[in-house]
Amino acid sequence: MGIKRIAKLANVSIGTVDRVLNKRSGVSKETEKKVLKIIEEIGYSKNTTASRLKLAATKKIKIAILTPKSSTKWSYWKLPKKGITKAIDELTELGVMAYFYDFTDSSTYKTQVKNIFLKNYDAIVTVPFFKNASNSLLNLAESINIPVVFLDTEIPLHATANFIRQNSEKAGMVAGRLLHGLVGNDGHYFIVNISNDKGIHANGKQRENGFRTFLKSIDTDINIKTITHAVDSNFTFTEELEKLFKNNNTKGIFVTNSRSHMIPPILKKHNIKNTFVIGFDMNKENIECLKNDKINFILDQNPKYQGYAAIKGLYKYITEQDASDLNIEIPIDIIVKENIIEV
Amino acid sequence: MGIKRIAKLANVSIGTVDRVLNKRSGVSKETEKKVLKIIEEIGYSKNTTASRLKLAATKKIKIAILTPKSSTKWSYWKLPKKGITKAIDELTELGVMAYFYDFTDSSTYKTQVKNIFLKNYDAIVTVPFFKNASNSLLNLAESINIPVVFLDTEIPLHATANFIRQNSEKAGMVAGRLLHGLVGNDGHYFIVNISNDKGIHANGKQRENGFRTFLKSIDTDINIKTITHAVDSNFTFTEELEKLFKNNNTKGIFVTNSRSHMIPPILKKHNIKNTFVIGFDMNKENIECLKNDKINFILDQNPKYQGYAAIKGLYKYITEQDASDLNIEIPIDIIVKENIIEV
DNA sequence: TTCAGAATCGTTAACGTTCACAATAATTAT
DNA sequence: ATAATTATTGTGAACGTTAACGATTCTGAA
Repeated sequence: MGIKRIAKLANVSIGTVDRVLNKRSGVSKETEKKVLKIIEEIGYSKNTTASRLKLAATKKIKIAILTPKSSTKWSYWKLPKKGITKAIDELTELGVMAYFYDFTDSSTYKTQVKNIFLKNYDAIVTVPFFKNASNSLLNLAESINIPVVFLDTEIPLHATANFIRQNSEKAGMVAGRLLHGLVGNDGHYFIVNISNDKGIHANGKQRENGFRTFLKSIDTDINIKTITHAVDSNFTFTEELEKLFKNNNTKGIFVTNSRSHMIPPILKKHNIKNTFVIGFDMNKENIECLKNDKINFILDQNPKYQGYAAIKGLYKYITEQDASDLNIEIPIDIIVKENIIEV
Repeated sequence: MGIKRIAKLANVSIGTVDRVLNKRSGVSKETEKKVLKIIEEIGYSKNTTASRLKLAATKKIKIAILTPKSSTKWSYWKLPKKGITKAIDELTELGVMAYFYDFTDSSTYKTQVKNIFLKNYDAIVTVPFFKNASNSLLNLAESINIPVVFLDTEIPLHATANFIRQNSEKAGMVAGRLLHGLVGNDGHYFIVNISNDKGIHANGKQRENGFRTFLKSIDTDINIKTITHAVDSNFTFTEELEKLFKNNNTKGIFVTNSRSHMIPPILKKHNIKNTFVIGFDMNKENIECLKNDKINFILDQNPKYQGYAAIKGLYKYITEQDASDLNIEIPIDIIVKENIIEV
């Protein structure tokens, strides 16, 4: 009996204890001290269940979600949303609600931020794609004291912020190790950045850095070439590439984003053998390639769980002032043909 | 307003609705039909929060945990317990409690089962190490209608049961793929079963099967030798092993349990080169070996999460009759030096 | 027909927290 | 000193579910 017990021991009513606990006004410094002393002595842990039961109807926890519009070309973003929806499903009876906002570019992002700050949300979940916009969102949120969680990518911002994301540099290193295990020191390595209209994502660069760092730590002479390619255009072999690919060397191809499934058809078309491929994210196409032995490894960043964890972490923070689950480094899942998780 | 709304629409009191919902006696068939019809029409989902708030003090959910006694030699079993404790911490305010029982062998297992069935638990979490004892536990539990969750290993039992475990055969196949990537077709493969006093664990055999299946699917002529070795005795090289190890071939060593860290010192002592090692479980020693590049891969089965999931799944089942989280296939986590998760 | 007992149903307090409101005490103004 | 404020504290209802208890209706035997 938390609040009741405290009240009895401090010789005050539960109303007073509640005022102290929730920092509501109308309690003398003297009695406040008295209550706080008792709490310090025997401790108090709020019964979140009872609290939310009482508040579920009147004080909803409203969370704004601002993520990229998931198109057929960007179906990836359905996954964090799925996780968010799952968490919300578990928490609706406790009065937690999510409101989804989409963006397609920096401009729509900014207008959506404005929309969000017009309503009064208790928390925001978003993605740090645009540095300036992210910074101003963070500032705004801090000024009215609401928590923000950034998903997917970590970028340096003006103030410390909460990120639920993978360590992309480490992920690149893992890719380096796995590919090197298959290709060895004498093969040729290709880093492929398949960029979409939004340019190369920060994750991609960090992954490339990690990849290079790892291979350099093995042997500084290892041959690595970076290829940047727009997602829409057809892949054309320059003379240089032709030369690099059309030989008997073992070749390792590291695709820094989720488009690794675009590689096998190109290799087949140009009759290139002796290749190993590693990429990111468990989309349908990549899973298919894994199953057909066209891709050797996929690294996954568990986007669904990222969304789920964001909501659960925010709930914990809002209801218990416990921020420990707002900053999470997502493990780097290594997927091969045999440990694909069927959903 | 769940129960209230149903009551109003059915023209009965909330007490009657509650009696119908909780299948308590004292309601005529007629009114029961009436209430059930309304529920079918507009649906009813119980507010678990309110329910548990009411019941937390009077109707505790008591879960018995029967797992191997974790010694220094078997520290592994601390991990599921940690997950269980974490889940219980999250659920204590809802009236969920765990009671831990240990066993060291088949005999103490059986006596503990008796102890457990003397008290009245609402659920049991255990490990299917002993087929007969597991079967009789399952029968007993079914006869008094309480759920059982088996952790860590799946074995065939008389009745269908709930397992939270990895697919060990698949795990062996993953090991095969990873090791083959480093060793190739021409090397020599060793499967090492380091058995403790309890004999070889069922997981080990399934892992070995998977490993062999995978390599056979690549090339039926691949050279594989199984070595079984007691954990306590010193490793002695037979003439045959000496011959197999002391050459320039590439060698791949697959340790089917958590003792893979015992291998590198042996290799060093006998000056054996050109080896790759893969094993199971993220214990201190294995982590150290990963960091020092003495072990190439570790497969992890997330024992902590297994314990956590068991409790959460049982809670969901007991409070909402939803058994969907009682049967879980744990993903096969592939760990290399760069994606070690620091706890 | 009457009435004990069973069958059926409604009422209400409780779980712990929150907060509007009422009640009291302390302070200032007249 | 008394009225009028203000400051401080206590009270009680509500969140939705549960279950003990009491009230009512029904059944069948005397």
